[in-house]
Amino acid sequence: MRLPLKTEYACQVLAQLARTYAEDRVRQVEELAKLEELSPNYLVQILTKLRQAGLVISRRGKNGGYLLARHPDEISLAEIAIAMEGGDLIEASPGNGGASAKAVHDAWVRANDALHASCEGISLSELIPEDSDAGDWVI
Amino acid sequence: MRLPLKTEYACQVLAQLARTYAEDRVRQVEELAKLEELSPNYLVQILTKLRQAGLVISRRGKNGGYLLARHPDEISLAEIAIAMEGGDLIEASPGNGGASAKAVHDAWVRANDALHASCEGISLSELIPEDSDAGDWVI
DNA sequence: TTTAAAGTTGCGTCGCTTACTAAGGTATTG
DNA sequence: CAATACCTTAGTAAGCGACGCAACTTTAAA
Repeated sequence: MRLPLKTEYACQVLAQLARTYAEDRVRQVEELAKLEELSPNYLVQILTKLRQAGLVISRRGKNGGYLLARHPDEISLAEIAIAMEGGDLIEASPGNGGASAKAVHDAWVRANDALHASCEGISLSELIPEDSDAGDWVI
Repeated sequence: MRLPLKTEYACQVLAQLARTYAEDRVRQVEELAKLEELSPNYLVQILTKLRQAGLVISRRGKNGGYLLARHPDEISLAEIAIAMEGGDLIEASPGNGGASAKAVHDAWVRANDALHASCEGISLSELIPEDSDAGDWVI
């Protein structure tokens, strides 16, 4: 199964916002789109969903923009994916009435639960690069 | 993300074959399709993939049909899904070149690995109902 | 108070994938 | 050789994903 691009994009833009979480300033769509190489028009729709889910805060009007709603440690991959896609991480069909349909569905629900637990353990702060001053250099 | 129907169907038909694994007989597409309420023509394509992946064995010609290639304990959800979809369970895009693209990709690869481990722990034998003689009945 | 910068919303749409149908080919058995 | 059942491939209709666009609203600054 393929991970939707919009979910990946959401992770990218949130990771970008996480980089400046310490400084308390808003970032504009144009800047975010350029840094993450995304279409600004599409990014707007993604940010809207993230706002509705309470993951980012927006300020309108001149000098407006977006900022993270919580500390990056408190935002997980699971939460991001569910914010973008709704429902479950792995969405299996209700079942078609076949003899083994229910058992199969139950099995995938278990798989979903396991994935959910794992994704709750991966936070946004793991997606931001090391402090750039401590960059890698060899003598 | 949605689990493809063909993967669910594959699980169903394999579960059906698992029920008669002890007896050493082939099952025909028509019968399997009826029991699992699937389109016979579509089921054929699914069974072909499962055969190419080495999960089932087919016998052609008159009195032909399908049977499981291995013991149900030895076939996992992970193997089934990969047989049907190829590659990984969670397929994330290579990355678009954005500043956080690589970090995001790596995170989802970790999620995929975790899911893979979980799905290897769910075997076909867990999808077949209890022996029908020991059915649930109350006095 | 005016103006322009920025987010908000909804519609449109192009292209690809999925789920499925159909038809002709091939192997096996009696 | 004829009947049966699997094998293969081509085709298709509907749905969805990934955008683009345009009109509207809000707000800071001049």
